[in-house]
Amino acid sequence: MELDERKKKILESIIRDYVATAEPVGSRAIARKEEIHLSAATIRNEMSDLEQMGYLEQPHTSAGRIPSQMGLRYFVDCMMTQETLTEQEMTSLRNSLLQQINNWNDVVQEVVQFLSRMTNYVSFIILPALRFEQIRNIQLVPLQEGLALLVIVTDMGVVLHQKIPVASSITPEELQAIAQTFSRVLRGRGLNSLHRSQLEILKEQMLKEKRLLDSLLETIDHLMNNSREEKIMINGLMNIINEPEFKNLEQLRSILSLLEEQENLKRLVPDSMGSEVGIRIGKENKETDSQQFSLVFSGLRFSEQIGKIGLVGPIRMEYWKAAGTLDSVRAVLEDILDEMNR
Amino acid sequence: MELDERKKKILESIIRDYVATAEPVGSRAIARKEEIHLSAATIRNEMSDLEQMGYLEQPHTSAGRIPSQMGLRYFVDCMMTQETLTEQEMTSLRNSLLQQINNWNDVVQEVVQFLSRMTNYVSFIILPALRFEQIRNIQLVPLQEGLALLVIVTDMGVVLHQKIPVASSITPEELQAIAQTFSRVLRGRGLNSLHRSQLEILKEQMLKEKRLLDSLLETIDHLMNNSREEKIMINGLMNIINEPEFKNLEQLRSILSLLEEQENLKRLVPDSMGSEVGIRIGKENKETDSQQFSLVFSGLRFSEQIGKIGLVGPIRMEYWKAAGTLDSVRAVLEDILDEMNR
DNA sequence: TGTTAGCACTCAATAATCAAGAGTGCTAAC
DNA sequence: GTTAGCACTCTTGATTATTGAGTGCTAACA
Repeated sequence: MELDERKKKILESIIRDYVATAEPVGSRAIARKEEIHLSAATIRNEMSDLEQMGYLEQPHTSAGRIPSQMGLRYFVDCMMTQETLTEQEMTSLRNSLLQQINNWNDVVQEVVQFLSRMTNYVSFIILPALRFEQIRNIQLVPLQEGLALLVIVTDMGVVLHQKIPVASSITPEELQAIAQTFSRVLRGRGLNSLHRSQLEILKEQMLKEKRLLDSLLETIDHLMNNSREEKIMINGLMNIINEPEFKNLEQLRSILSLLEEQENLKRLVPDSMGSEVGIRIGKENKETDSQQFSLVFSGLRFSEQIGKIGLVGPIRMEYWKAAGTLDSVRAVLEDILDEMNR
Repeated sequence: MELDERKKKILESIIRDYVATAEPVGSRAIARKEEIHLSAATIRNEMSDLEQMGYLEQPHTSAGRIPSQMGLRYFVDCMMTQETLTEQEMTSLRNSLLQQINNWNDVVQEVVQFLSRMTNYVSFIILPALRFEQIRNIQLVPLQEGLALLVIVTDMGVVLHQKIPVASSITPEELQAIAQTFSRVLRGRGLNSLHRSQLEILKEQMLKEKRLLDSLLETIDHLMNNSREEKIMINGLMNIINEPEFKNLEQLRSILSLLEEQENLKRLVPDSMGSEVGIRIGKENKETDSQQFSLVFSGLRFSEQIGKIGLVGPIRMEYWKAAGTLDSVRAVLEDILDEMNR
């Protein structure tokens, strides 16, 4: 269903006005705008048409019109151009991220902060479980009488560690020897591919410390399997308090507790998407709880991994700004993460 | 200023009633209670006295009374007994913490969750920067062409790591040798205590890799100095939405944004306290922003370190429960943390 | 045929008024 | 010292006007 130019212009005006004020917008408000030189009466006719077609709706008879979700969808699909960040803003962000390029956590933290600060919406990022199938190095560092630290470095450069008890009779040199044997046997593979013959080698090396073998194998296995959690960060939750649509405490609580729980967020965002920005407007979200807000999201690809990054805001959202900002930030972040994983 | 038994009883009744309902409580409501067998009129007289003395106040002429902050303070100081957790609850918590004793983060996370779930207030924990003055072991693990991972284990068993670039000509064996030399020279000390003569040893070892020396020293220094951040966790922020005193959006926003910022929290909690639970009621907090709520807190001592743990709630707080629960949880957590740090 | 001014009508939001109810303080009796 | 009784106060909630923004329709105009 195509709209003629004039209707488009009016629809856009209404949307921009409504997004800015959160109030139904009347014909006179539109007539006052410079870019439109029509009388209020004419606009009323057009608005009536647009309502008929489903792009606008009226909260009640004597109020102005607000864009329907279908109207917003039309706008987003057919009329909107994203407002990306300026070159300047992007390099500024990039520089500020480069400052803490050695700390993965800080980079991501800063990105979500940046996103929610720029847009005043709730920002989130979901990073995939880091993949590390293979062991690169194993160390056993004596800490004190009867206690050592097991340190594993994986092929992705991830460091796992855990304290484990050892017999107090064991010497640092023995520990080192054991770790070296483990390293040698396990390098380039995971525990699963450990063969009986290799186990024999380990056993032999550890004649004196039978119990330590079990404990080590168990700990290594545990670390390799349980450390690959997804990482989720949310920022700017408080931003939604300012949105007038959530002045209703009941709603506010429902949405805050929805977003507070990271599991919910994971369910909210569709997966399997490319780098284009996706938009879910209100009812387009699957679960009823999430149908009171909109979601702007994008895939995040870096060194063969896929994460998600996005924004949550009211249905009356500045989609052009949200989508543009998100896309710019995604690009910068992907670069940086690639850089970090070399 | 001592109160006679009857006044105390009435004051307590009013406080408990007010804390439960958030409504001013009238003389008849008190008269109805079983434990008090006095007529409403008598109670009115007593209440009038208590108001005169400053323990109660009246929102307006024909409303009931509410306890003043001075009244709450008196109650907390002179009348209240803490409601600690039951033995059962404590062992249940302890067991659940022991399950994840290998992950420091998870333990703390679970504790704040437990606290806010039990009390319905906002819980927080501030852990001190981990002290690690001394290096115990240094590793250089080759990751790929031109890139290695530097891993440092400190005396507290903390593991620091960072990727660093190396010449692609360098062999794994050389890397290991370099790391061993570093380990040997630096073991048991920090970078600060590195002497010129020791630097010479390192230089010699690294004839082939002059640039690596600088890069390594710099990275080690950086890691040792910048990794000792305080750790703050907050949980149950959403709990305060339910408190009727914060139904006013303006206040809600002010308090949420105060607590959202971890720096603010750090400033809020007084330091240098022992293990007894401290209580700050409303205006007793220093900064005006924080005078609209109460704070229940305690020091957290484990293996020679000092952290803080506490709860934030409305002035109309169940201090007896908050203080008791906090104290029990603190005790359990201290045990566990001691255990973890052996 | 498309545009616009004019006007009656609608309906939410705000203000104003009123009644009900909870609570107090005071007085007089027990 | 305690209590019943009563007049008085003040919030709360409901009800009713009032206001004003906005529409839809009609008729006139270009």
